[in-house]
Amino acid sequence: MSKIIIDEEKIDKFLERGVAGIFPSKEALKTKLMSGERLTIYQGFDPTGPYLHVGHAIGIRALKILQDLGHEVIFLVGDFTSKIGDPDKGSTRKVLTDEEIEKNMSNWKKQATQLIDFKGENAVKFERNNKWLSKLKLEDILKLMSNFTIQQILQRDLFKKRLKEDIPLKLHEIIYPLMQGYDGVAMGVDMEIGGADQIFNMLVGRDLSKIYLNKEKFVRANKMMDAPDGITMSKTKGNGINLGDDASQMFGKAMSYPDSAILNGLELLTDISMDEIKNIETKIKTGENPMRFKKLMAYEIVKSIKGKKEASVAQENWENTFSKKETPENVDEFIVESGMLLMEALVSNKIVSSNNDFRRLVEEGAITHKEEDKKITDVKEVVINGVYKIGKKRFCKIIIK
RNA sequence: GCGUCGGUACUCAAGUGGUCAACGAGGGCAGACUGUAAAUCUGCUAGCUUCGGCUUUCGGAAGUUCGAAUCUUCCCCGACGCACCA
Repeated sequence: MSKIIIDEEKIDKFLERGVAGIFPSKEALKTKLMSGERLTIYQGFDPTGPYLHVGHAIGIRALKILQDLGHEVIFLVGDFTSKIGDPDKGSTRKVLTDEEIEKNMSNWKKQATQLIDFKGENAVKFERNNKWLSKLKLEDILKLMSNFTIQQILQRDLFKKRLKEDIPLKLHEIIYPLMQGYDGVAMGVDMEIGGADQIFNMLVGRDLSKIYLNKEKFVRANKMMDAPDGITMSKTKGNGINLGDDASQMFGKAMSYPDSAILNGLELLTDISMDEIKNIETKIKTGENPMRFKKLMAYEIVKSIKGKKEASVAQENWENTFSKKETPENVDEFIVESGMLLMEALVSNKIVSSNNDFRRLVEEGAITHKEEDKKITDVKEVVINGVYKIGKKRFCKIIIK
C-alpha cells in the first residue's frame, strides 16, 4: 500500500487545469483528496482504433497526477463496451470483431506507458471490462435497466439529436451509458475521469454507484482537445497525434494544428504554467507571430510523451525540412533495379498510388530530385540515386541496386 | 408477412434511357501566397495509355435495348409504416 501524498498544489492543479467540470463539486472532491484517504480512480478507453491519441493523453495525464499522489489508478480498456460502441452522432457504430479489438488493444498498454507507470510500487492497473460485463445475465441487465427511465436516458443530447433527425437509434445503444456506469460499480471506484463528451455516461455511473454501492463516485470531465473555433484535430484531418507516432511525426502534426489550438494544446498537453500560457495569450493578441508559440507547444507535447532529447531532435528536423527546406533525416529508403522508370519505382513502392497519380504529380511540378535540384518533367524519367521530394512532405531515397 | 422508400466513387449527395468516369459539397493531393499552418485563389482526385484513345465502375445476378447508374425480373442489405405473434 503506497503512501498518500497530500500536496495541495498538485491537487489544485488536478482540480483546475484542463477541467471541463467536476461532479458533484470541485470543493467536495478537494476535501476528499485532502483527507488522506486512498482513492480508486479510473478512466475507460474503448479500443476502437489501433492508437491512443492526444485526446486520450489528456485523461492519462490526469491519471498520472493521481498515481503520483499515491492513489490507486486503473486504466480500463473497454473491450466489451467497444463491441457495442459508444453511440455516435451520425449512426450506429460498426461492431468490432474480437480480433480487431485484440489487435487494437495490443499496443495500447505500450503506448500508455509513455505517460503513466504500469510498474513499480504504485503501479497503474490495466483492466478490461469484458471481465465483468460478459458475465452479466439478462436478469442482471434488466435490473440495471430498471434503475433508469427512458426519459432520463433520452436526455442525452446525442440521443435527442438522433431522434429528431430520424437517424435510427437502436435499443442496445441506449444502454451503453449503463454498461459504462456498471464498470465503476464492478471496480468499486471513487472517481471516474473522462472526456467532456462522456459527462452523461459518467453521471449515469454516479447514480449507479449510489444505488449499488451506496457510494459517492466523483466525476472529473476533461476539456476536449478541440480548437475553440471548432476546427478539430482528428483522424480524418490526418493531424491527430497518435501516441504510437514517432517524435518527428508528432511534431509535424502539432505544427499543422490551427493557431486557435495553441492555448488549448498548451493547457491540456504540456506542463507550461498557466501564468505563462496567459502571457502567451496576451502576446498573440497583441500581434506577435503565433508560430513561435506553436513550436513551443509542439516541442512541449513531444517532450511530455517522448522526452526532452527526442523533442529537440524532432524540432530541429522539422525546422530543417520546412523552414530551411532541407531534406529531413530518416528518409525512407528504397532499393530499386537500375534502369527502372521513376514512375515504376515510386508506384511499386506505394509512394504514389498509381501511374496516373504519378503523371499528375509530374504535370504539377511536384516532384524534384534533391541533390541535382532538378524538377522532374518527363513521365518516362529513369530513376537515379538520391532523394526525391514529392510535394512538400513526402521524401524518399532511392538506391540503385 | 404486407407495404413504402432507399443502396451511386474516401464520405455525404445529385443524376431516373444516350451529351456519364458520372453535378455539387466535404475530405485528400498538388501549385501560388505565407509564419509550418490556417484562410484565400487555381488545378487535380477509377485504372491503363504510344495522350489518339482504351478498360472497369453506380448493392448482386440475369434480361430488355443500337445504347442502362437510369427500364424489367429475381436476389441480398437497410430505414420507415402496418399487421401478426393461438
